[in-house]
Amino acid sequence: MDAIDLSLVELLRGNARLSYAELARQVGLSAPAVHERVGKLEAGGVIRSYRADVEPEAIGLGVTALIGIVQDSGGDTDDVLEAIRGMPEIESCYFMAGVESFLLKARVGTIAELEQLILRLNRTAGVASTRTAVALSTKWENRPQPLSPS
Amino acid sequence: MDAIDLSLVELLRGNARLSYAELARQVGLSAPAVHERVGKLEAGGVIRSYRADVEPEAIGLGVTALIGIVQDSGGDTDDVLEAIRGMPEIESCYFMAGVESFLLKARVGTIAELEQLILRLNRTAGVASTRTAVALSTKWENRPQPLSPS
DNA sequence: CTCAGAACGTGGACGCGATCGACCTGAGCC
DNA sequence: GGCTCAGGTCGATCGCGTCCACGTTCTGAG
Repeated sequence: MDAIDLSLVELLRGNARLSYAELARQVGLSAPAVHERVGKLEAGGVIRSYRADVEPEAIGLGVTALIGIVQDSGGDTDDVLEAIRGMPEIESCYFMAGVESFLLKARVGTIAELEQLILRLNRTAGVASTRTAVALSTKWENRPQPLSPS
Repeated sequence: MDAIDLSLVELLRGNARLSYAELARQVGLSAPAVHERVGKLEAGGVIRSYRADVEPEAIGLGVTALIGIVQDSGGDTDDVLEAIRGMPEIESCYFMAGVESFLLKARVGTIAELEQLILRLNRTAGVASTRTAVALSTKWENRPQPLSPS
């Protein structure tokens, strides 16, 4: 993980569809060399995937909510986690310090669907309570920050 | 926005580096037709960008925190927003219903940097108070959910 | 009904990019 | 020195991206 790898990661965080030839020009190596480096970054787990960032409203996911989960005192964390994992509406899941064990980001089409999701969460074994906050608007999301060498 | 556009969006959400030729095979059109459709999806704002999803620890961003912002009663929301926008550590920003006007997702390298960030936020004009919760681990993030036609 | 035009597709052509193999170079080590 | 290995360049080949000319379908006007 040298400075060139870091540049490649930064370039691909900004635009995942850059060609190897273009990456090569940017970092001053040949295309095969870049191909090899990017392959190693993928194999080593540094680059996990390439995603198109899509306007959620355009695909019928206009409602964003953040949901905190308080666990039952006796509940098993892994069971709760697996139950949550099975709900496709939950786009992100963080395990937190604090009273709320998990913080979830969910996206659904309508408030009615959000209601159903919350009911399902409250019915889940190991979940003592939930706290939901609805996002009125998403100002930005997953903005890549400039990297400092490590 | 027909069923084919939806398939293209779904394919690119799963893997943003698919070639037009491959997309064409998947949806049963020719490569130029796919090229044209994807271009329109980009121009129309449905596809906003293509991003490499990178393991944060690998690039020195091992600390994730979620921060709620309570606004001053007299403060201007836009000013606060612009101040937040200027902080690169804030990867996501949601405008919320509830006491806390904003919910931020921040990533930094160390707890010390998080401390500095929180101090800077509290010092920001228009910010009455902040509430920070540190994520112990990220179970998953930005998982694309299967699309239903709209 | 017929016609014009728009929207959207296909197929061909051509240049560039992806990718493979052969070879080069410098560092580390006996 | 000479071996080995990591990591690069170069050159060749093949497939992809992209432009363009043309065909088809649909729609609305006369």
